[in-house]
Amino acid sequence: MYEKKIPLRLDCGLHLFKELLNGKWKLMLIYYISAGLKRPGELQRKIHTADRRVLTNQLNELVKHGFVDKTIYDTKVPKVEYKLTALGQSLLPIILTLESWGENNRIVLEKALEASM
Amino acid sequence: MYEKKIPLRLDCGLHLFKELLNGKWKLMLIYYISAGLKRPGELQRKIHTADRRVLTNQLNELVKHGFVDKTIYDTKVPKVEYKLTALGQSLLPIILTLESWGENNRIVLEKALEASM
DNA sequence: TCAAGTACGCATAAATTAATCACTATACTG
DNA sequence: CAGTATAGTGATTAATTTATGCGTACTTGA
Repeated sequence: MYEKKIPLRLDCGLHLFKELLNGKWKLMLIYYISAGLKRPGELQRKIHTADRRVLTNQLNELVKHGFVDKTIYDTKVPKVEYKLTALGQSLLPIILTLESWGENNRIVLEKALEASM
Repeated sequence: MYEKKIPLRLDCGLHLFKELLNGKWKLMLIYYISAGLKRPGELQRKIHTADRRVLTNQLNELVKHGFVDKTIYDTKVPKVEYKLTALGQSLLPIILTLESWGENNRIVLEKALEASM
């Protein structure tokens, strides 16, 4: 990974969340894993706009940080499965809240984004 | 601002949220404005670890995107006040949820961050 | 009149995150 | 045996975000 040069701010919950879950696909990955997509290939096909390596990185970080468990099966054809830890599951209500906030305000939010370009 | 080269993903609420509110201080600014800190100087003194120009930028974006209203008073000594729009207020429950998630899991989250360095 | 306070902003550098290039390795399927 | 699928990695570049250098302009108070 990259070694941080600016000291982290850990003094408030908002920054803890941001520091750990800011990755472009992390929350989406957690959501899809909770929805039953366990294997890297499934997740990559689901999120096909993201490059495979990017997803791999994000998944690795989620594992490293304890949101997701990774099981590597020792089969002839490689097989890997992800599942959420308790910590990962604790994010589900947040994910649903953020998602529905975005959808409920989609029209005005899209307008805001347009305006800023 | 900076002109984006990679097309935005607007297809899910999570990305709408992220695209608009990912700034390092945005949620914190919204929170403090809701708590009664209206003026730039007050906010800057509260968040003294962030540079003035950075906060100004984040505030400008919050205004541009419709989360915050900015009133410029035409007094001899410059005076500016911010307040939340309805859209900005709709974020308060989310902010409180994120903050308390972070605080409730602080111990394990800090351990996760340590482990990753 | 000088210091300190109000507020803002462009241009650039630095830091961080995301995307891509170029690969390895094994095993089915037809 | 060629094609496709499984899963992955190290190195590099590009994109984006955050921080900083250097200014402006006005006012109040000592």
